[in-house]
Amino acid sequence: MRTEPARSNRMRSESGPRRRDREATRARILGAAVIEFARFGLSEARGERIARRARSSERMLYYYFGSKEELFRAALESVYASLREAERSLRLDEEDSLAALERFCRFVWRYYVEHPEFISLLNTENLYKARHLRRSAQLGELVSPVVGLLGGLIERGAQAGVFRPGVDPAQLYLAIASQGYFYLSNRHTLSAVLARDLSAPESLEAHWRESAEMIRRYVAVT
Amino acid sequence: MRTEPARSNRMRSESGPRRRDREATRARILGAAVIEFARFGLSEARGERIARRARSSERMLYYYFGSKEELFRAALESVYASLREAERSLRLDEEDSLAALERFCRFVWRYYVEHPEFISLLNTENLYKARHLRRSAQLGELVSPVVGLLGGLIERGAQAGVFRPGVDPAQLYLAIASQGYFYLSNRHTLSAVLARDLSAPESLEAHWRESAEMIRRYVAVT
Amino acid sequence: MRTEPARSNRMRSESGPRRRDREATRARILGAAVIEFARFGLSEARGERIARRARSSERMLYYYFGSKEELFRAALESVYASLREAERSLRLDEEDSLAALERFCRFVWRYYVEHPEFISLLNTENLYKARHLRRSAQLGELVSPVVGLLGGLIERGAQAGVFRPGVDPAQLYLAIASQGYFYLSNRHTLSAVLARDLSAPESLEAHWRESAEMIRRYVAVT
Amino acid sequence: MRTEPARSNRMRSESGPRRRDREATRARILGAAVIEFARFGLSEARGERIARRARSSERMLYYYFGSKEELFRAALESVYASLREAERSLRLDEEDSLAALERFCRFVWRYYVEHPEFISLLNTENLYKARHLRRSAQLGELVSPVVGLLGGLIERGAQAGVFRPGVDPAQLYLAIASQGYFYLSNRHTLSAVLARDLSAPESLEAHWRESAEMIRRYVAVT
DNA sequence: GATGAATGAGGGTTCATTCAT
DNA sequence: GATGAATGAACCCTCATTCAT
Repeated sequence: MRTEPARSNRMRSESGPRRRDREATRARILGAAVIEFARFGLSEARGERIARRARSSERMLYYYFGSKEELFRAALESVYASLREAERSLRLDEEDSLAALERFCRFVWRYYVEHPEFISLLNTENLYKARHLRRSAQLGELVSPVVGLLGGLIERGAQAGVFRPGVDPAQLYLAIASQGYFYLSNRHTLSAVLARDLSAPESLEAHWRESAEMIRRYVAVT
Repeated sequence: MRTEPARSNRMRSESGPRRRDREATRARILGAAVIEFARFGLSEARGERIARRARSSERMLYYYFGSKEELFRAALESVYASLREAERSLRLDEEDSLAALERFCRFVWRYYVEHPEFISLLNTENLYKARHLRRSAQLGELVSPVVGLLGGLIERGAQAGVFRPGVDPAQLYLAIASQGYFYLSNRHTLSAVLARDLSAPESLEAHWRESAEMIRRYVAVT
Repeated sequence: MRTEPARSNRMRSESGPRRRDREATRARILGAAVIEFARFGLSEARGERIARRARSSERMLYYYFGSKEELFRAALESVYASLREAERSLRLDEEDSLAALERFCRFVWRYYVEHPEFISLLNTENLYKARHLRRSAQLGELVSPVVGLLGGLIERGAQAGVFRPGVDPAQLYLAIASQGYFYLSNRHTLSAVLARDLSAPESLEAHWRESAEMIRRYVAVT
Repeated sequence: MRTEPARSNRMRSESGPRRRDREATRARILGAAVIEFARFGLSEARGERIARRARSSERMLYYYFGSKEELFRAALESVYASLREAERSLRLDEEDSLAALERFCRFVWRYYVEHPEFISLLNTENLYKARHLRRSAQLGELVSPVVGLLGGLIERGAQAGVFRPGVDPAQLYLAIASQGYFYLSNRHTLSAVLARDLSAPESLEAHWRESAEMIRRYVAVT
């Protein structure tokens, strides 16, 4: 086991948020921006609230990000990066392809449940027809690698005779994402219209079960 | 019982056209509001643009609707009402249940395609956690009757031995809606991230085909 | 002699600045803007000070003029219009051409003395290379009619044998304007550099006398 | 006589280049400031642009000059110093006094043409009623020596019988400066209002010719 | 019933300037 | 001596909304 080289105090003192620490300040602002934009959308988000939550000043938002829209873009990139980070730990190479597929679904849906800010930011960005995303320099790094992962799984499942051949991994991914995203994103209006609380754990679990079943039937043989 | 005071001829003869003018102005404002809110969301929508598009004045917005939020609520109710109106013409009583199911899917999806304002307004309202919808007096009238329609279809299909038993119509409805709504609502970010144009007709048609197939497999026997 | 038709009280009550009086409010703002821009230039002028001086609100500046630059343009047009208004009363048709010429000089110079805001606004506008003036819709109406007046005078003087022939009225006008404008516009730095107070009445009068003499010699025969 | 304390070799060898670097940086900043203030006036001038043009940092502006206003004062002193420097090479001791006078005019006017920053900075300073100039420690050194030069010329010309007696050199200087300064400073508004381009070379030359003629007639006998 | 004038509040942004290293 | 991070104070402008006629 490797011993970590002792870091200098200067770089990593745990004495709370230091002044004059570029990266730390920037990160606090970005984190606060994600929360604010997720809660209020782009135009109703308030610079002052972001600054306060970041224990910084409104002036600093502009110092680090230049404008509200640029900050929004950074927040958007940040939630995509977090998703990619989470996806990196995902492995689908177990024997049982059907089990692996369900695990994949659950992974995606759990991520959505645990990261409502992801859904909210994406909805906001879609209202703007992805204007900010298209300006992003990191666009290339945003492409999901899990579609490839899913492709491998489909192939293995097909060879094992558990999955039918010819399933498009991108389509499958969209189907899985749809089932999680739509439900969570629209549960407020749906709850009002259907007159039942879609946020209740039992409603959620029922939805995941049925969704998993649908996905299974979509790829399983016969 | 109160007797209505007799109206003078003068008033009576004028009330018709006047009322019609009133209603026409109100309707123009409402239509303009739907477009504006769909395009820009609630807080970025501009009263001035709504007034101009409605060939009316900003003052009239307040005259007829009281406030911006009330106008938004009216717009929201209006798009729900339009959906209900469209659904009213839907019949699923043909012999072939599988064909009827696909027709239903296509109906829902086509409606989404042809009414992007519906999706946009719902997204906006979900950002506000359905705050305006919950305040709506018409909530009851908003509940979709098509879930019932779908229930009937499922039953008939099950009796005919084409559908498996135990399918929940609400779940099925959600699944169908998901497949249409998510794709259309998120196509801008998805197009950017997947680096391909999801708005292209061939992409759309492929998506509808696969979605219909998935829905079919979800309910069909074995 | 014509009797003025009695104006309705409504149009011309002398009861101080009325509320809801479009033209009056607009005029007060414009007047305040002229003063402020003359004192501080464009960018150092403060909307709040203009509003206060106009006994109105900052909001109204934008209601009537749209932006600070537009307000500046209006102020600029206004000082030009005032000059033209003053020039309208000018007559140069007396017998003695030399006396008429001197009267003309004195008129121009007195106007500059009595309207420092004219000089200041023009200096500011020249800093911006006449950007606002070129955008003015009234540019045509701004052309000075006095050059024509001066042309007539020169011709009459030449025919009377008092003026030499071939004097260009535009050049003459520039020369006269220069002698007044430069002295007044630059008296602050000149006073500091020459270590004497050019604003003192005797300095001024000496300057006007010498300037008039120079202009006279410029056009007089031999 | 005081003996200089012997400097250590180390200090002596470094102080030269160092001091030169210091002076060079200071000079670059000052030069950049002159350009910026001339272009934009005092309040619209941007520290960041000055720093960039000087290939230095905004921080250094404050390091060397203390504040924006101090920097402006330094810039002002600098343009005056440049004028004095140019004037130092001027000689008016030729035989022909009329020719010398015209040469003087041309010198002044050429200087204005070639140094628009001089005119612009002076206009700006006059907007502030010479506030910065009055605070200048170098005020004494700013007084133009050319008025004296002109005085000598007038005297010689008068003795030679070419100039009339009693011409005040300061008045003459003002007249000459006026004719150059006003035209150049106000050519933008004048061009707009007169609808002809006063910056065109032929317009300029015509103006110089007539101005020289006017000055000549002002001092020449009969 | 309809209109134009008026308004208070606050939002994003920028600027000159100063810590802290 | 020089640098990058930080800051407080405003400034222009806009928005939803309400008087007053």
